[in-house]
Amino acid sequence: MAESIPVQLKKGVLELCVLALLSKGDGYAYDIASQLAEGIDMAEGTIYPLMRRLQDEGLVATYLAESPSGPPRKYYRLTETGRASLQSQKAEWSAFARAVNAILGEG
Amino acid sequence: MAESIPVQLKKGVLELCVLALLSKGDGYAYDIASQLAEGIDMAEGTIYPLMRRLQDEGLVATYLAESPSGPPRKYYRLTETGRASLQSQKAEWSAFARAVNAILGEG
DNA sequence: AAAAGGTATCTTGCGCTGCAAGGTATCTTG
DNA sequence: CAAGATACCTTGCAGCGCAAGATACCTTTT
Repeated sequence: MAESIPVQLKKGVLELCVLALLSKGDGYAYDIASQLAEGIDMAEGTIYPLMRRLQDEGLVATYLAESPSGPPRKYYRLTETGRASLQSQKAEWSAFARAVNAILGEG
Repeated sequence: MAESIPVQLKKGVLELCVLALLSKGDGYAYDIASQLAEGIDMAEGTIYPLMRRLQDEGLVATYLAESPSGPPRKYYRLTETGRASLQSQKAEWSAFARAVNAILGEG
């Protein structure tokens, strides 16, 4: 039982958010980190290992592009796999949030 | 910026749920773990260090009581500090969930 | 032209915590 | 008495977010 909500959920929230942002358009790590730092508390140092992981898992692909001001940026683009993963992780998040709210609500 | 949502949030979901359950009445570890295993995916081995931590932080107090069937149980009761912490953690959870949903929703 | 500061990448070492697995003890049931 | 549920706890491992720092590019200030 349980089983429906995988352990990865807790560690997967950031991953989910990154995928969600990328679904709106390609982006580079520094910018993604900045956006997430506003809503959620995220340090910059966290993003690079994360993006590496996403790439290793085949959820994103990368390409380089020049920056109007600063060093070249490494852009990330969602792959088909990434898009699918986003959908399922979204569902997992909803289920998790519902479960937590249920526990809190019964109080 | 950010700052409102502490890092502890991610690790604090389980803690929050435990506190919420205890706010409904005293409980013992094994039972709490069972309840949480249903809604959230939680292993039994996780609960004991967690309860120890809560106790060290002064959020819960303990007392022993016999069981109608089985070994004696160590019951946990919310302290005043624990109740206060529950409230603030609840608020943090709400803010966090809202932030995540905002990111997902914009997609 | 040198210094300063923002942009952008990445690495290293650390600490926390959830997990799997196993261990012990109690009590009930067959 | 053996089997199994209940209930406690410990140990070792692995993942991941974080702080801090290194590197490098480019613009702006002095």
